Amino acid sequence: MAKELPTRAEDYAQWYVELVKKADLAENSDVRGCMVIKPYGYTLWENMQRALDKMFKDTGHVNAYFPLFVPKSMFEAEEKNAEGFAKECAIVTHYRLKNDPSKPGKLMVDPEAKLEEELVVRPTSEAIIWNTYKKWIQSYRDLPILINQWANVVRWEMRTRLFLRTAEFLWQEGHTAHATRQEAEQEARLMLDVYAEFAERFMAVPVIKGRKSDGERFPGAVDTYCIEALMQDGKALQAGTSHFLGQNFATAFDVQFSTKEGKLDYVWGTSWGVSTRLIGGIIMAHSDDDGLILPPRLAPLHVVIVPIFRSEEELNKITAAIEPVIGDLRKAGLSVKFDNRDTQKPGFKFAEYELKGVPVRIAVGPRDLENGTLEVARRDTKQKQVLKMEGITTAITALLEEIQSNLFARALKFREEHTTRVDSYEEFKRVLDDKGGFVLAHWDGTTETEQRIKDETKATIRCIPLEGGQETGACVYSGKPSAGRVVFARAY
RNA sequence: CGGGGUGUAGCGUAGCCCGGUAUCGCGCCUGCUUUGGGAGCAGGAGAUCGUCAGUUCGAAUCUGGCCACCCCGACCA
Repeated sequence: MAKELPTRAEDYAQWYVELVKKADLAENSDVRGCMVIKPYGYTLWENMQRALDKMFKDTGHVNAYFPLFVPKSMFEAEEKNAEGFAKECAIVTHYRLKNDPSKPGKLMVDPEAKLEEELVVRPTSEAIIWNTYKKWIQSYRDLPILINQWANVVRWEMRTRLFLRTAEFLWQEGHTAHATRQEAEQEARLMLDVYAEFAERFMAVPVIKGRKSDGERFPGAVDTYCIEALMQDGKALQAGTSHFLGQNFATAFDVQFSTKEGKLDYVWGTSWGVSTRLIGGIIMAHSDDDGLILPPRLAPLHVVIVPIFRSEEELNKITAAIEPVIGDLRKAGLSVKFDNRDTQKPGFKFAEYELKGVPVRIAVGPRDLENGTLEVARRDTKQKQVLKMEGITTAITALLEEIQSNLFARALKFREEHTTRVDSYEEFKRVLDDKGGFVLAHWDGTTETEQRIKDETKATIRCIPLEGGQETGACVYSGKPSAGRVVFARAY
């Protein structure tokens, strides 16, 4: 076990928060509910951004940027959406400070600088974007609009946790406008597929694709799709959402266009997003009691090289021998660090990089120089092997791929072992308490039943799965007919 | 926003009940010995005890106000 890191079994929540801090990903700032994302954590986010951004571009989207502030009247135009977010909005009411006459050296809000109309700090950007699209769209020839933005948003949360829920967070939000219902629905589903692919191929986290129940749907959407991931403590994490907005925002913002047939119609919309929350998901899906385990395809650092030396002379010899190796690894596109500090001992460094989840560690000492070998350790299984220095780049590249697929396989196995079909309410409650994870159960489709189950068990319907849910049965709670099993879980 | 708790060195803490300027560990600095799994020894620096006021010869300690943060609940990606 890592020094001063609680084990997952002892206290999962504490383990998580300590790990985030000790692995240098992020820390709490002095601003309540807000975090500082440190360079190591931010590099991870940048890697995620890069992969996602490419996937967005490959599916025809372009990036743009819309303002942080949304005038209140604009914000409230789509009522359901505004209502849904009202309780967690930060508002700008003034635009100037002045010296406080009663407290020298202190500032106060200048009461004379009150804004005529308050500005809402965006909790999401549908309002400002649809208000803008109105100006851009007249004809079917202007459609579709396929825009994404990378931005920060603010949701004034009561309780926050690093990455998982913070008052300000970073995300991307796609906002598209289409001429037909079918095209918009396809877009929402396409982006859900993109998210699922990203989660599985890059994060190495298996996800269930599904639709949200009425109770869990995004306010203002006709349909909300999501990907749900399972964490090691048996709780679910919503890892991405994609909304089919119907014509709700077009109606609210009066965005009409002339069809080919010369008629006027409202535009069909979608929006979709993933946030820095995914970092929390990566941590909780893979890491162990020794620290982070990061998937190679997103890790800020792929390989760390630790020299074992007694003297400066010895270090010089090692450096000379290892430099070509570093060059080759970098040429192969890998991020490599040679940790030649003489202020820390090798053992300390080993522990440190395990804590930080670097996928592959190479140790090289005098013994290796004699034999032309390197000691290669993989973080996911902690196995060590001695390899020939020659051809090491090929071996490392293959090893990284193997770690990537092993992480996914491991997480998938965990999910399968923690997905349980239940047919009675007693069993439902017992599985939730004893085992956790996803519970597949029949549900009568009503919000009342969903709410009662939530009140009694704290479990919510994570999604109505898109695949493999067709099977008639009786609702575990009410006994009424059900068209298919849905996914229940306690969730973050 | 309800209920509970805590503020003492960069971090974690002792001292508070019973007033006399502060304990220990980690980290940091210097030196020597060490280095294939979190080194050892010796020396050293670092705190107006959250904040404002009150009581007192004297306040980390007692009293009151304020501020901040944490935990539990309701709300949430």
